Amino acid sequence: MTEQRKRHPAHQSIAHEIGVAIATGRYPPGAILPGELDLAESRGVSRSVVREALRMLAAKGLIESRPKAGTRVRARADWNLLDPDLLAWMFEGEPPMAFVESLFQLRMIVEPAAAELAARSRSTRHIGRLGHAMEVMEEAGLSSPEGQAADQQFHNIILEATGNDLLISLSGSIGAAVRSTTLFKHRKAKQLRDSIPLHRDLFTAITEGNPAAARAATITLILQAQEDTESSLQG
Amino acid sequence: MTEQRKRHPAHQSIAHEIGVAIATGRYPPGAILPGELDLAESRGVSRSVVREALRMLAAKGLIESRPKAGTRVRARADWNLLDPDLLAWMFEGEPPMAFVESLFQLRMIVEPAAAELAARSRSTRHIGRLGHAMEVMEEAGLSSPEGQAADQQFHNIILEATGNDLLISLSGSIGAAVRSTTLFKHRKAKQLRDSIPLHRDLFTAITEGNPAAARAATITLILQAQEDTESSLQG
DNA sequence: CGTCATTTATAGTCAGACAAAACCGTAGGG
DNA sequence: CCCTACGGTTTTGTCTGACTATAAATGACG
Repeated sequence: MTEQRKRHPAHQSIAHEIGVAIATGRYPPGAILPGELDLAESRGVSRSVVREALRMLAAKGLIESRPKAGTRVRARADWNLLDPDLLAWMFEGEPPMAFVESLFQLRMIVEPAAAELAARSRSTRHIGRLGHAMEVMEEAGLSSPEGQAADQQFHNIILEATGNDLLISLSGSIGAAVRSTTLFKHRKAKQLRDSIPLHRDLFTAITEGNPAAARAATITLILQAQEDTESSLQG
Repeated sequence: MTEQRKRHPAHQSIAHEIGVAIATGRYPPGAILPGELDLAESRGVSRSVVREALRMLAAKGLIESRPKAGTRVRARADWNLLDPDLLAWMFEGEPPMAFVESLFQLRMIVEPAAAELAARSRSTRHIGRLGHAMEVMEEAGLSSPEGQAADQQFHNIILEATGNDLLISLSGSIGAAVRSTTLFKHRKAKQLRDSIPLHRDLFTAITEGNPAAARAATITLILQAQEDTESSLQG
């Protein structure tokens, strides 16, 4: 028994499969992918399932269908790169170095500002949850699954504390990507520097309501992650 | 002949219709929307079309379907708020004040940083295109459709000049929302202050490769837009 | 009163058919 | 010789109707 952790409906699996193929460049922009009937037959599902999967990809800006013309991969500029699913799909292959850099550049823009906001408008409830995540990280360590989950949550709570819905949504997207880069780092089996003290600095800054310190701590945190990731990519 | 601007397939129209209903709160998070058969019958289309529309909404994180349980609107935190379509849908009603504020807060975080980057890494090609957009704006004025299009393009080119794919994708999203807020401002028929001189300041800063000036000009620009929008919302 | 089997409503999947659109090669005219 | 107009043909778009799988709700039983 293979312990199928989650029973995805078929259209979801197909969307994932084709989505990864597009995101990793097997179907480059401009390419026309096989007809619906071919796709259905080759995956052993019905045409309806394939069509629903294609609609999902179209909703993310990946493809564009027209009668007789077929289904074409749209230009990368039209892709919804901030979509969490798409972001995850891109990391299923070896993501291009440039893309990883873009990601860190975005984090460097958004997260320090978010930390600043969070330090201003955090509630006691947020502080409590942050503290809890902090404890879990310190006890379980960042190499354990639960520690990593707490890490994710830690950053999500910060964005949540900003009270800005759009930033919260970004949280989901960036979180998906960070989770992927983390997997990536561990694939290459380097021992990483311990980022827990930096997390604690950030936690303290937010608790004390010190925006400048929160910004500084976040910048340090991201820089370290970036260095670790890039050294992994080269090794 | 009514010049039907674009012949949308049916599933797209249905997705738009249901999407707007959800985004504007007619189906609040947690609500269960009518069964697929009901939806199909009430809109006069087949169940396949409805299902494809629902898959599109699911791809944007709006809904979640399970057999017997029906299709439920997911929590707002799960929505893909940065999706350009969804963003546009939210502005089809009267967007909540808090949401407009979130949008400007995000712009205030992203766009100054982007302008800074653009001032560093712009190419002569970008400068040329920016200059062209600038001219169109100055000749046509910001109240004309072509002037507004040039305005959109102006900001898109800046983000493009950053060379960061994720920021470019954000450009599409923010652009969609800004276009909506612009419509919004004009609905309320106030005369807005002329932002063309500010645009020219920004253009000059980027052309000269002056990151600090580019950042400052962008901040001024956004602040003015925010004030105009908020005064419109109150009037 | 709680646990487990049964019922049953709903999404999920399938098959086959027809409609509509638009690309492409061809034929006709300038 | 080129350009235009026209069909034919391929592919997505839509419809229909049926069956399956799932899980919520219900009722029986300990």
